[in-house]
Amino acid sequence: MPRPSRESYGDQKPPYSYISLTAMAIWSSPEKMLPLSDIYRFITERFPYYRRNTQRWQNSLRHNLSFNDCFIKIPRRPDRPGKGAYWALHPAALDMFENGSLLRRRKRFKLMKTDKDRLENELAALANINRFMFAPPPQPAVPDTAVGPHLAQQSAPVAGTTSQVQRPKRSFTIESLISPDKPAVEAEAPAATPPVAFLYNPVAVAAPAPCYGSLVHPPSYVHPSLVMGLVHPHPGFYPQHPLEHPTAPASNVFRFSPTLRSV
DNA sequence: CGCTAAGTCAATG
DNA sequence: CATTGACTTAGCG
Repeated sequence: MPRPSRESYGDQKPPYSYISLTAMAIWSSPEKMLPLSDIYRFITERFPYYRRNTQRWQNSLRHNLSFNDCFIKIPRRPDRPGKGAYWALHPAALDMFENGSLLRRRKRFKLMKTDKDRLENELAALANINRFMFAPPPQPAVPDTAVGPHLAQQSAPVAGTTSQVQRPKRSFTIESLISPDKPAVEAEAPAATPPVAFLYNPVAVAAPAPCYGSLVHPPSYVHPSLVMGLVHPHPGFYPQHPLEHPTAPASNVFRFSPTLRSV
């Protein structure tokens, strides 16, 4: 028999749009981002209705991911091999259900072209940064056992940690990061310490100005968009489920960085 | 009822 | 898996 306290609509279609279902899945995850397969799993596990006609609704779901600006595609880190990319919620879209309906929003969430372009650039840069940080070490002279993407480990998020990473020989400028396919001038400026080296390092990411308010405790979790410098967390508020608190004003959750216009 | 968000089908990369 | 378009369906004010 169906469990009472669980979200169960039996074989009936749940009163949620694909967008809200997807948002739930993404938001329920610890990292606030999921690969497509996990989104599928989330939905099929709790809503038996979606255990059938999978071809149909999964196609529609994919259409939604691509079509709606509220979903952003985060490039998969090389040290996390797997199928597709990760999908996350655009931080400015967390209040998109403010009308209370999970069936139909009042307005579509659409980014202005200028914002879309910037996002595109940041994601491209992220992809390059990933390549940079998790690139295979250049032929270690000593057979070291512990060489590799140990950065990925969540332990010891200390800024100094990143200095141990072995960098491939290439210049490291913002320019080269933004342009994915530019073959990087070799043997150039002595590779300035890249601030981006702190990516995925919660403490380091949280620290740089401008942070709004005072960050007493560094957040234990950093959203991928945060990592891209799009937003800064408001201490104490970040992990909240927007779908469980549809009426909660989004302003309590985020402050936006100057580079991201609130839409 | 009208507007437009959401869902479907499907070609294409 | 991801993107896109053309078209239908249906929620909400």
